[in-house]
Amino acid sequence: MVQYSKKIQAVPEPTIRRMPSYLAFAEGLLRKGQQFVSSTQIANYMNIDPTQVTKDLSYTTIVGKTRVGYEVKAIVDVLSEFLGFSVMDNAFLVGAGSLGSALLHDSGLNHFGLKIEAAFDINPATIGRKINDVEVFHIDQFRDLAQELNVIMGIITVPAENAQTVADLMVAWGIKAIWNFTPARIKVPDDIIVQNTTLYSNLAIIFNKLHQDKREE
Amino acid sequence: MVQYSKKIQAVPEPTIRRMPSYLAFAEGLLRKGQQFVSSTQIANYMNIDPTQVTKDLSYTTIVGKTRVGYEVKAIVDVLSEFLGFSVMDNAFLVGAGSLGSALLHDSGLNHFGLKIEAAFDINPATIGRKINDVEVFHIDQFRDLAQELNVIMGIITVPAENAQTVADLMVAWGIKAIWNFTPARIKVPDDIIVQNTTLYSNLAIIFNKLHQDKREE
DNA sequence: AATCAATAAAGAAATTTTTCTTTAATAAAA
DNA sequence: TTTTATTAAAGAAAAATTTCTTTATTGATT
Repeated sequence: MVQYSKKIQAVPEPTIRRMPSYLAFAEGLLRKGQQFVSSTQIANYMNIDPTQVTKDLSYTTIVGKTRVGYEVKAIVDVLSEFLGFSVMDNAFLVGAGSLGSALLHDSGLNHFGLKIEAAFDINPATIGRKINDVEVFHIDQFRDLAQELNVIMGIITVPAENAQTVADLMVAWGIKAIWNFTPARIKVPDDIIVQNTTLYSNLAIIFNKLHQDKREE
Repeated sequence: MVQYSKKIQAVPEPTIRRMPSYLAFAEGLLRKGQQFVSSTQIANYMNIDPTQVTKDLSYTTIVGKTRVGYEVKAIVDVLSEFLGFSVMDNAFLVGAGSLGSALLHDSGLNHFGLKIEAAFDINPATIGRKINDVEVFHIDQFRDLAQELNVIMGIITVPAENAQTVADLMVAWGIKAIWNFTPARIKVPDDIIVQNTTLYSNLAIIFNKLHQDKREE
């Protein structure tokens, strides 16, 4: 009886995935000056069941008022705090190729609590360059800089076949969480947090639905 | 009794999400010259249950051989076909800001069957520029170019508050699928395929686990 | 003041997804 | 040739997630 992933997770992952959208919606309402919002309104916006919304929000300290709804400002404040968007964490990115430099260009990460302090690569052509104000170093310098800059997250954007090597180095360097953008799955000690994000999975889902439509025609 | 999403979907979405990783693993084995691979090996690589792998692969035409496993080449061929990675589809991207230009820089999309033919924006500073060989046009030119270039997918990378407007325009232009990178949820007719991809949701999941660790300490 | 309608919240049921169990096949070993 | 061990596959059970139902609250309406 092997346990493949020890989920001692209070908040379901689908819930956390929906929360940033609740937040975005509430921020919009706040800008428009709306003070309260009901689960029905949020659900209508999200195309989901209203009880799903109340269940999701019940994981936070937000409480609604009968016949009134939730306070918009409370949703904004509590959710950004809850999702960790209001505290800035430092990260290093390894692999300043196409996807890596893509992420470096996205200043949205900054707004959501992630600061990429430096990037690393082995390609002499990119080392020394600055991408969107983030300097690219040789990967050998990771250790020293990680200690210096209090970095807790490593972002992997190298080719899939090198993902494990980079992960091993990150673990050795004392990183706490790894955001893995390659389709490769990495092996790390139990206390290291790994989040796999494969953009191309989303593409696969779209293609699958497109093909399904063709089948139904 | 309202139906919030008509899932007449044969293949479960979690299955499709795992498949690109199976593919990446199989491609690696193929390069190393390995001819067969067992569900146990794949499962070990993925950190999941072996029966999950067999179930997932059973949705395709791939069949395994008892005591031998699956043919690596079959996995590569069938999965890339199944996931739609072997046929090229054309897309337009609207919003050539940080995330948008980030995606334009990622040539990985090309390898997975998506060709971004053109980008659109309303910012005069970016219109006329080329990002990674993709030209940025004024959004008013979308309709003509979409017809001309046989584009079936629209990628939304504008600020969240403009997502619905862009979606409406895309639908009016006859797009079949929308890849929405904003946390905003968009409303479109039932026959339009929408895939929401919020990078920051993944960030939220990592932060949640990091904070959970703190709670347990 | 009484009634009505909209809502949050809690719990139950249904659905979906994952994990476990059993069976049958077959390559390798004895 | 027989036995053993490994594996895919199918089905059952368990777990997780979503949807439905009920209850209680309360602002709005009559």
